[in-house]
Amino acid sequence: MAVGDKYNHQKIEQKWQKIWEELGLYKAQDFSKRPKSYILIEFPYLSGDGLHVGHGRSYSALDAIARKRRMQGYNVLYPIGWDAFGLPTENYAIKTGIHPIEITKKNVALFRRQLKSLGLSFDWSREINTSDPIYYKWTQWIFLKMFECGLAYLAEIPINWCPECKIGLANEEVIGGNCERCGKEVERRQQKQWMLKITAYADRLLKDLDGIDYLEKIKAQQVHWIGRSEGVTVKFKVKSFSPRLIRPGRKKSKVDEVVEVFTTRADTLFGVTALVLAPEHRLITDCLSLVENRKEVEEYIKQSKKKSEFERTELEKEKTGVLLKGMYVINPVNNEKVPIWIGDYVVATYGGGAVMVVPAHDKRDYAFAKKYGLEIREVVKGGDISKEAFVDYGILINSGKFSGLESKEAIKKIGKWLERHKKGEQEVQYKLRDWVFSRQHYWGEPIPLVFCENCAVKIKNQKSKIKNFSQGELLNPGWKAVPEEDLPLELPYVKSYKPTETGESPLAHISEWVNTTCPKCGSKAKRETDTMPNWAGSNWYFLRYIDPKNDKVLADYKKLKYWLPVDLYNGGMEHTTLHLLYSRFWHKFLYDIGVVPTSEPYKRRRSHGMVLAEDGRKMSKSFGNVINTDDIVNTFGADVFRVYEMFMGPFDQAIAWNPKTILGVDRFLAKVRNITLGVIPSSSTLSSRASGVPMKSEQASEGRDDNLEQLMHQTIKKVSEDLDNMKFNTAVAALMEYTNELITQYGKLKTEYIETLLLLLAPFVPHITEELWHRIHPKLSEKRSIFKEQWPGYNLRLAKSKEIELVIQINGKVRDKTRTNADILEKQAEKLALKQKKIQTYIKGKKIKKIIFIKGKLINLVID
RNA sequence: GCCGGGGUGUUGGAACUAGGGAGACAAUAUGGACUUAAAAUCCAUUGGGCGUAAGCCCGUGCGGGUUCGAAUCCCGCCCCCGGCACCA
Repeated sequence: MAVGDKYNHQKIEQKWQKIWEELGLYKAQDFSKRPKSYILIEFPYLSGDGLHVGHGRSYSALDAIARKRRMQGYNVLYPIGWDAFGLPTENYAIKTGIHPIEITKKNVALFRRQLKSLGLSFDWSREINTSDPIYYKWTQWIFLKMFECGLAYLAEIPINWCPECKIGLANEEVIGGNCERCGKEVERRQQKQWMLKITAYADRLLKDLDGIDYLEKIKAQQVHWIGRSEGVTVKFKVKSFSPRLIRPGRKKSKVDEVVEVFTTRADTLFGVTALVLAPEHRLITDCLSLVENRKEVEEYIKQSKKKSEFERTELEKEKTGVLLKGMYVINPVNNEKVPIWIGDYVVATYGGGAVMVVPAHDKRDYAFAKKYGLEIREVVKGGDISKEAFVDYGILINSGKFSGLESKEAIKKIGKWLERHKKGEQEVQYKLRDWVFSRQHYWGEPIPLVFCENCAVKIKNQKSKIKNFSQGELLNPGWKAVPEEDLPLELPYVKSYKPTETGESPLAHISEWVNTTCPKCGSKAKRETDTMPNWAGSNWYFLRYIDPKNDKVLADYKKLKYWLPVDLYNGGMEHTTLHLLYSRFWHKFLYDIGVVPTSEPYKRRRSHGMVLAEDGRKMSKSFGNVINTDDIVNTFGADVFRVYEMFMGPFDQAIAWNPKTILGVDRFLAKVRNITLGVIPSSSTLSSRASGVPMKSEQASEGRDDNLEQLMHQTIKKVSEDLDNMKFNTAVAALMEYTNELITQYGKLKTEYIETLLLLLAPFVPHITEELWHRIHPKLSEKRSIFKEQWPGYNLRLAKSKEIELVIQINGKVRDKTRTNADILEKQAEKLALKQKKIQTYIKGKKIKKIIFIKGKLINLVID
C-alpha cells in the first residue's frame, strides 16, 4: 500500500482479520477488574439472502463504539449469534424440500462469513444459535418455570386460518384480511393455545420504564401498548320484563345477573341512556331465551362472527347494534331502567366486553344515539350537545347529589360511593393482552408438556392432595411438565413439515413421538405438539452470551452479576414494542425466581433507522432492489462500507442508499492513506513517492499557524462525544475536516497529528488504520495492534481558540467581523467595533442605545 | 382520532441540548489544470435576487408573538414519516 499503488483492500483486510482473530483481541473476560461494557445488537434472523446492508448499519456503528470503549480501557462484551427458528426458514424448507436444519447450517455459514468480512469485533467464542438443542434446552426450561408458577395456561382463542394453505397465520402474515402467501381470505377459527400471563407484569413493565434510558419514542410506544387506565367497574343489575325469571336448568334467578361495565368517566354515569354488549358477551348466550327478538339478535351475532377482525376494526366505521327486547338493566346511581343493546364495535376482551352509552359526552356514543334515536342527556356543562358530544371535563349537572362537582372530583366521589354501596369497584385496566405462545408449526422449540388423562381426573376429584401439584398443573388439569433432566425435548426429525389439515402442528403426525407416558403417574399420555413462537429464543439470548457453554444453569449467577445489565442495546424500531416487552417480561420473571440479578435487562436502548433502496422504497426481494454487503465489500472494501453506513445520515433515521456518496468516502480514506504515508519519513518504501500527493500546502492561510494542535484537541473532543451520543455522521464529518486541514497545512505536520488521526479513525476504519499504524511504526510487532493503544485524550484549554473572529452586529444583523483574541472584554470590544470603517458608516449620526456583548462571540450595537 | 418524530440549498444532511455568523461535511452540476484522449486527481464556483464593483436585500413549511437578536423559545395552522387505533 503506497501512494500510486492501487490499494488492495482485500489483501489487507484479510491479513488483519486473521491476525486479530489469532490474537483473540475481542475476547471479553469474565470478572476482569477493568470496567465492563456490554454492547448488544439484535442478532440477525437467518435467511438465505445473506447479510443486508441494513444489518451492516447498526453492526458497524455499534462496532465503532465497542472498539472505542476497548481503547478507553473497558472490558467489552460485543457478542453475536443466530435467531434461527421461525416461519421463513420453514416456508423455504417446504418450497425446496431441504430440511430446516440443513438450511440453517448453510445460512449460519453464509452470515458468519459475511459478518467476518466486515471486520466486526465480535467475540466469536460466545456464538449462539436458538435452534441448537443445547440452547433451547434453556428456552424450554424458562417456559417450564413459568408453567410451574402458574403463568402459562390453555385458552380457546380465535386464530387466523387460511383455508387454502391450511395453516394458522400470525397477525403479521395477514395482509388486508388475506393470506400473505396465497391471497385467500382468512377465516377466524377457535383453537386451544398456550398463553403466557404477561398481564400479571403489566404494572411493573410500565413503572420500571422510569428508571431506564430508552429513546423517548420507544418508551411512548411501550406505555401505549400496555395501555393503563384507571376507572371504575360499575355493576348494572339485569331485569326482565318477562315473568319467566327462572331459566330452566339453572337455579339462579335472572335478577342476580349483573353486567359489569368499565368506565374512566364515572362522572357521566347519570347520562347513561343505554348499555352495549359485545356479541360474544356471556349474558347474551345465557339469557337468549328471555330475549323477545331472539331471531334478530341471533342473526346479528352470526353476521358479526363472519366478519374478520379486520372488517370489524378497519372497514366498519359506522357503528351498528341491535336492541335486546324484553330486558333492561338498572343504573346503580339513579335506579333508572336502561335498555341493553349488542354491537360489534364493542371489544369483547377489554373491560368486560360491555360499555355504557353516554351520548352527550362521548363521540361514538353520540353517533350511536343519533342513529338509533337514544336520549342524549347532558350531565357535564360546557358544550353544546345539540351539535356534538362534549367530551372535556366540566361541572356536573342533572347528577343528583353530585351536581355541581367538577368532573375530576366527581370521578373520585362517585367511585367511592359505588364502592361503599357495593355497586362498583375502582379498578385499573390494561390494553395489554396475554401472550399467545403456541404455534402450529414445525420449526420451533417443542413445548415440553405432556397431557395425562389420569392426572386430570385426579386433580378434578382429589382436592385434598392439592399440595402435590404445581400451580401450573392445577391451572391446567392433566398437563405435566417434562422433567428437567429430560430437557432438551428435542425437535424430532420429520420428512414433512407441512401443517396438517386440522391445523395441528406437523409434530402431531408422529405417533411414536406424541404417545408417551406421564412423568408423574406413568399412565399413557400425549405430548403437546405445538411449538413456541419465534420470540421465545430471542427473549433471553443476551443472557446466554454471558455463559454460552454452561450445561448446569442457563448462565452462572456470578457471571450474570458481573455483566448485567446490558449497557447499550441497539436494534430496529420494529422490535420496540413486542420484542422489548416480551423480553423485559421474561427477565422480570427470571429475576423473581432468583435466576438473574437485575429486574431490567437493558440499561439503554437505541434504535437505528432502516436503510432503504436507492428508489426510496423498502429493500425487498420482490422489488429486486436489495443490496448485499458482499457487493460493496468486494468493490470498495469493508472500511469504506463501514464509514459510508455511518456517514450517510443520522443513525436513527431511515435513509436511502446512495452509491454516489460512497465515492466521497472512498476519496476520504484515500486522502488519509496519502497523507499518512507521505509525511512520515521512516516509511522507507515510499518516501520517494511522497510527492505524489499534490497539496495546496505551500500557501497555508495566514494566522492559522499553530491552530493545528487546537483543531486536534477539538476533533478528539468532538469524535469522542459524538460516538458516545451515537452521532456517527458528524463524527465522520469532523474527521474529514481534520484530515482536510492536515492536507492544507501539509508542511507543518507533527507525527502526533497523524497518530491522532489514525487512533480516532480506528473504530470506524479498523483495517486501514491498523495497516497505516504499522507503516508509521515499522518496528512494531504485528501483535501490537492499534486497538491496544489508548484512546486519545484532549485538553480543554488547548481545544479552546486563542483567537476568534468577533462578530459585530448592528440591531442584531451581522455587519462586520474582525479577528481578535478570544478573551477580549466588553470595553475593548466596543472600542474595536467602533473603529471599523464599515461600522462607522452605519452609526454615523445615530445614537447607540444599548450594547450587548457575548464573550468570545459577538458584540451587538443597538441604535435607533 | 391518539401518541412519537420531522419539514433547512439541486440531493443526504450540519447548526436545535442552553436563542447569537444559516448551509459544516459530503454528493451533484458547471468551468479550468493535467492527459493524445478518457478515467483518476487537483483548483474554482455551486440558496435566490440586485449590482461593473464594494456591497445590499431576501431566505430554514405557513401566519403571528416574545427578544437587541429566532432555524432554535411561545401560540395557531398546513404537510410528511413512523407507531397505535371502536380500549369505553
